[in-house]
Amino acid sequence: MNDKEVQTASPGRPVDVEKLDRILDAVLDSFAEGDMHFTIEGIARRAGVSKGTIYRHFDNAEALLRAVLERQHREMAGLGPAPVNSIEDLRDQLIALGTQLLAFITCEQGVRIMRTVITHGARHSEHGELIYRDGPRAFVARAAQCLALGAEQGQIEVEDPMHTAEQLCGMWKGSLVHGLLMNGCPAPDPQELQFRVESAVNLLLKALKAEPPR
Amino acid sequence: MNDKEVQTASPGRPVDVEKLDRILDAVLDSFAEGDMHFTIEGIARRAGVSKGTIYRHFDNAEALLRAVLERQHREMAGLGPAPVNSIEDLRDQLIALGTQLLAFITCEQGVRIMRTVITHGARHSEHGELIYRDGPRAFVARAAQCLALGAEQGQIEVEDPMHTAEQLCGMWKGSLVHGLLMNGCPAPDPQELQFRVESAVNLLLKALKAEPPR
DNA sequence: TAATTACAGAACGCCATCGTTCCGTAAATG
DNA sequence: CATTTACGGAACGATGGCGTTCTGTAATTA
Repeated sequence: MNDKEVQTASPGRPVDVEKLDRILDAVLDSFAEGDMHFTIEGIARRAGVSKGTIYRHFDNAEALLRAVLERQHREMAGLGPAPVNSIEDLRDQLIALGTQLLAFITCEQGVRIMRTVITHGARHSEHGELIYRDGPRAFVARAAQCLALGAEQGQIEVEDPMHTAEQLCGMWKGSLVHGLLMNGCPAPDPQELQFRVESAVNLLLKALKAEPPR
Repeated sequence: MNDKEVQTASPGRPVDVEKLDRILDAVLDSFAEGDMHFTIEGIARRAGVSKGTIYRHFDNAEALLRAVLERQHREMAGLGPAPVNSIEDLRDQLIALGTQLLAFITCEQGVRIMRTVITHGARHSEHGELIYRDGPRAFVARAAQCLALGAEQGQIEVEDPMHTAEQLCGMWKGSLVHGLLMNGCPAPDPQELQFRVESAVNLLLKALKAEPPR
């Protein structure tokens, strides 16, 4: 819509969008760091913003949190779909997908978001559903699309693409997500990520390869 | 050690262990429900216990939280190992393992614990590491043990048991953990769980079956 | 320029929780 | 019984967030 400077020409001083972003980031950080006390004042301090500024944009802490998740939801939904309509090479396609998934999951921001949703989603299931559907679920759906196409072309045998795709995504993730969320394991290096992605794809394709006429 | 009534014969009124448990449970519940404000008084109310009772046992909120995680750690570590030294049937063994894993993950208490660790582990990585190691990690290790035994007996071909075991556990879990933690999907019924477990084992064994001499 | 809007910063009363301390009672020991 | 310890409940002052309001200043438009 509006990109920073370009407002719809209202008379007064324009809203500092960067400040708004800083506020939402501060909320995200607060949750990601396991701050047990989520307060407006704390967010204001963290964001380097006046408390009044927050209250001018958000009615209360609840609304603020909602805004955070909605922004994040928009961003995630943005990079989510990318529909797959043709397959050059099934293996490459899946590997690309898995790489994208792990990149998101293991990046600093991804971990922060997940922590926030998990911590907050406990109380407000609407947001949990929303983000779960457009996050993890969307990736599974895309993988399923790939698998279904591959099955159509006779490259593999798949009964339930969604279910198989979930297994694939599960293999990709392994215990990594838990480890990162719990702060129990260090972030893996790109090399390990690549190995994770490829070995899972290989394993799956080996298991699903069209039955030889024994 | 001591089981309720059986104290080491100290003069005064004995500590009500059940109360202590209620306190720790209250902390767990508080986190599981996404309570952003973790306070001693709130815990006292929730547990139906005097505030002074909490302070008599725990120096501060920090120590209380530590006690919660340590108790949980003991419980989990207790049911964790169950070493596998012989294999009757690899498939059955794995299915039993997966069933146990999903039972824990999908049960009410399991979700509560994970949420607590994730929320809290952000700040205090020592606990995150501890629980991650004896939780998810321990299960992977057990599965790896199974796979390694199966490989020794020539039932399957496994290069890296730990890695393969992690893939298996990943398939078992799929997106379920995320869905439950985020409150994004309902708890699955036992039938679906069983299907999850078995289909993943089947897929893995199919991919790992000893290479036919083509 | 004047008008308009956003922001920082300070202040306000209100209220919840903090950590602590008291006392009276309950429950165990000898 | 007396002694000892655990517990509940009430109170304390202190702290700090809450939601709101005010003033002064900065930034933009007409």
